[in-house]
Amino acid sequence: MGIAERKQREKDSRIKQIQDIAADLFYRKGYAETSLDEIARQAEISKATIYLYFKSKDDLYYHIVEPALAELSRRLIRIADNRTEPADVTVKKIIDATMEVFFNDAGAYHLVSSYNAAVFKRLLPKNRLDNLKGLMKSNLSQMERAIERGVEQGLFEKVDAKVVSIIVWNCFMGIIQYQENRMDAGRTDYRRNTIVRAVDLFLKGLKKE
Amino acid sequence: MGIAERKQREKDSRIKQIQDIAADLFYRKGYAETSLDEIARQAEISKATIYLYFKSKDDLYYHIVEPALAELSRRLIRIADNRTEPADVTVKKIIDATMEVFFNDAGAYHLVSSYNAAVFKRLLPKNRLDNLKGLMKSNLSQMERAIERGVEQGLFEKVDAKVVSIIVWNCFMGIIQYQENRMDAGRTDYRRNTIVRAVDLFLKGLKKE
Amino acid sequence: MGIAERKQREKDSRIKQIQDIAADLFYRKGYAETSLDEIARQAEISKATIYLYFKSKDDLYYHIVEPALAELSRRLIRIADNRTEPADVTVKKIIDATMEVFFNDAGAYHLVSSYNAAVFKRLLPKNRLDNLKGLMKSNLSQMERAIERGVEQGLFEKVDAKVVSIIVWNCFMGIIQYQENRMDAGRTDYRRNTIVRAVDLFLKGLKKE
Amino acid sequence: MGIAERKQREKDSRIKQIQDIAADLFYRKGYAETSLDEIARQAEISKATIYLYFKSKDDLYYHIVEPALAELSRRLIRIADNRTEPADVTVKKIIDATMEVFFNDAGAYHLVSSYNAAVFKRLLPKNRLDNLKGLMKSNLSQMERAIERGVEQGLFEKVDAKVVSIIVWNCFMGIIQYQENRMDAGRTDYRRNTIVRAVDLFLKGLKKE
DNA sequence: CATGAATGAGTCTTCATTCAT
DNA sequence: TATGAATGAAGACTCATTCAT
Repeated sequence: MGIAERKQREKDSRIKQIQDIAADLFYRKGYAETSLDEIARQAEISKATIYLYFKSKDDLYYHIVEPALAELSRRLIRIADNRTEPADVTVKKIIDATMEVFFNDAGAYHLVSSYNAAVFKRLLPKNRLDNLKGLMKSNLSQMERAIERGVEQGLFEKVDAKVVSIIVWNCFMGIIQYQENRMDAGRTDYRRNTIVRAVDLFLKGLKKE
Repeated sequence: MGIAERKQREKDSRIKQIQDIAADLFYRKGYAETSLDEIARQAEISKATIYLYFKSKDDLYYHIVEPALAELSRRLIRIADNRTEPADVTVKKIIDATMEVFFNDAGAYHLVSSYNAAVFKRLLPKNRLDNLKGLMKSNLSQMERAIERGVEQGLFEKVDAKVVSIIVWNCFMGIIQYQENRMDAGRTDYRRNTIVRAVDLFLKGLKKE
Repeated sequence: MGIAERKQREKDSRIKQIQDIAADLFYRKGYAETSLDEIARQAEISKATIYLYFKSKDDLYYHIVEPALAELSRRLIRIADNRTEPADVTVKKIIDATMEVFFNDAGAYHLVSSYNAAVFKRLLPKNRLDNLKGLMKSNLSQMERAIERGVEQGLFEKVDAKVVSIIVWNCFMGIIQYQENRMDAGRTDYRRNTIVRAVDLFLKGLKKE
Repeated sequence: MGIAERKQREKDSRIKQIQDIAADLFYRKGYAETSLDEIARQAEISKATIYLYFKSKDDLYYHIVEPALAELSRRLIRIADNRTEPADVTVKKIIDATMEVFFNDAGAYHLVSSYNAAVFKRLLPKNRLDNLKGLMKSNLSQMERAIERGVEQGLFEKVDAKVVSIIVWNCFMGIIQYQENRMDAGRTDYRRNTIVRAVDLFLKGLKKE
């Protein structure tokens, strides 16, 4: 038992290690410009070893993106399910949870923000694509639900919850991207503060006087 | 002379045509996944012909991104230079001008939004990279100046103009990206309306009561 | 005109050269064990050059097998169409024509004899496979027609023309194979004589007393 | 002792099982296109286990081909050794015995018919190659001896026994191949009848009037 | 100017083989 | 004895780039 378990743990961590390195490279250089050679070199394994764990380059890619997105999706649903909380608190919680995922599982999750649909479409089979689509849609929906509730609660002005949720969500994404895309590496990381400030501005704009 | 002129005009339009097609492909498929073969095929010229006008693939790339960014930069400077106008009007004008460039020179300009710094860094020599960096910074600065003026004019609350300009600018970018990255092609284009709505929200949040 | 023509001729001969070398290797080593590297090396061109003329390894393969088989098919039909000639003469002519194709376009045609259907099936798309099937069937049919005629003419005993044509045709194939598969290279080539002798034996066996 | 024996028997059957599966695959897909992975998967053992019993892929291959060929060789010698029997009966017996091996040990024996010398040469070391060569030669020789005897017995016309034995033997092989290579799977198996019919034709052609 | 042809370098992927357990 | 894991070597295929015409 003990041995089998240890083996399994070693195998898992090996997989995790490959995924982490790959996630980082995919994120920094893009899918096409990341070669399995480089992933293998950084992981100090042979290229063939990657194929022990993943059927292909895009299989590897999918198994990086999907779990991160799924985890976030679960969290946001749980947060938005609380229907008694004031909506502005819920909005903040959604943003906080998303930030946490971003900042902890950076390599993995950033893919979600930096990858564009056309790439996914060429890469993934329909069922996998549909799965990702569903997860992304779900995340946005939780924000929408929170804003709708704010309107119902009389906290927010009468706004189109769908449009506003797109705005808030993508403002968040835009700021993340901005920091990532700064040409000067090593600069201070403004993300957290900037995002918090952005949410405050938004909520102020949304609130009824 | 007349002949030389015509030739020059033909040459210019040939170059423009290559750039337009390339811009569109780079934008839709990404730099690495766009081949010169495909550009040549769509432009109905031979691949070698591209090399008559551009030294390399990334030279072509640069000559698509740079002019678009430079043009935008010039416009925004002109807009922000008007120091008497109410700041909220200026902010709107900046956003409008940027939208206009986006929506007219889509292929070209979207590169700016969809490309990440690491890619640029690998692709471009230092001087070109610095040039792009400067242009991007300049664009953000015009927003910053407008917001600063709003504070000075007593229109806006006392805010960190730098942070707020990052927020506004990237909210804009985020929404553009979102529309581009939607997995379901052929959907309604929410961009313009959503962005206008976002700016209103922001300005409402910024304004002194 | 002259230049274009010369170019075309050069191109054709380049293609022919690649096909000849490939045919020889495919034949001697088998499809899977022949690498494009080796073909390129022997043709003194780069591997990529092969892809200028053929879409893939199996496209190259098909364009070697198909024309040889098609040419033979045309010839045999012409021979078997002569309905007045004594059948034994026609049978001999069919064998002679087939030998001629074998011995002149050895590399190419032997593929037909040495390749087994399972390989073709994995390699070729349905329409190409069907085309080859049709050609092979046609060749056998011409032999069948000749033997049927022999029976009608009262030259041959009453035999099942289908079975006998399979016998004659494959006896021929078997002898070709035998010579090719001899383990000791450089031996005398018995093929032609042996085949002629075989046909005589057969016809003697077939003839009415 | 009992245990050791059982172990030995288990080992033998394990080996036999690997060989049977491998023989089938080699035969159906060709040597190069059959992977040890697939053999292992079908045998429900690990790939490494194959290496416990066989030094390499071609060692496995050899140990499939050689025993089948050796067994056939022994049988044919025994048949041809009967010097009193009418030669036409002996020829039929040789063909019958060969058919029996083919149809019972199909996977294994077909290799002999479907594999070409060049492949063997690349695969096998000289001594093994020589062994196979010897066995094949021996098989052909038995046919030759039978035909010689037929001439001596005054049963057959004066023919070159060597040439005629090549003809008969390869007619047989050709018919086997033909059936195997038929592009339309699932068709009726004509082999046995066709071969019997072929031998009759031959013998009729050979016999003195 | 324009291009068809050629290619070197690189990419993903497969597979026979080895080895520690 | 049996195997899961690892890998070096090789193979098909692509593509930016060069060059003779």
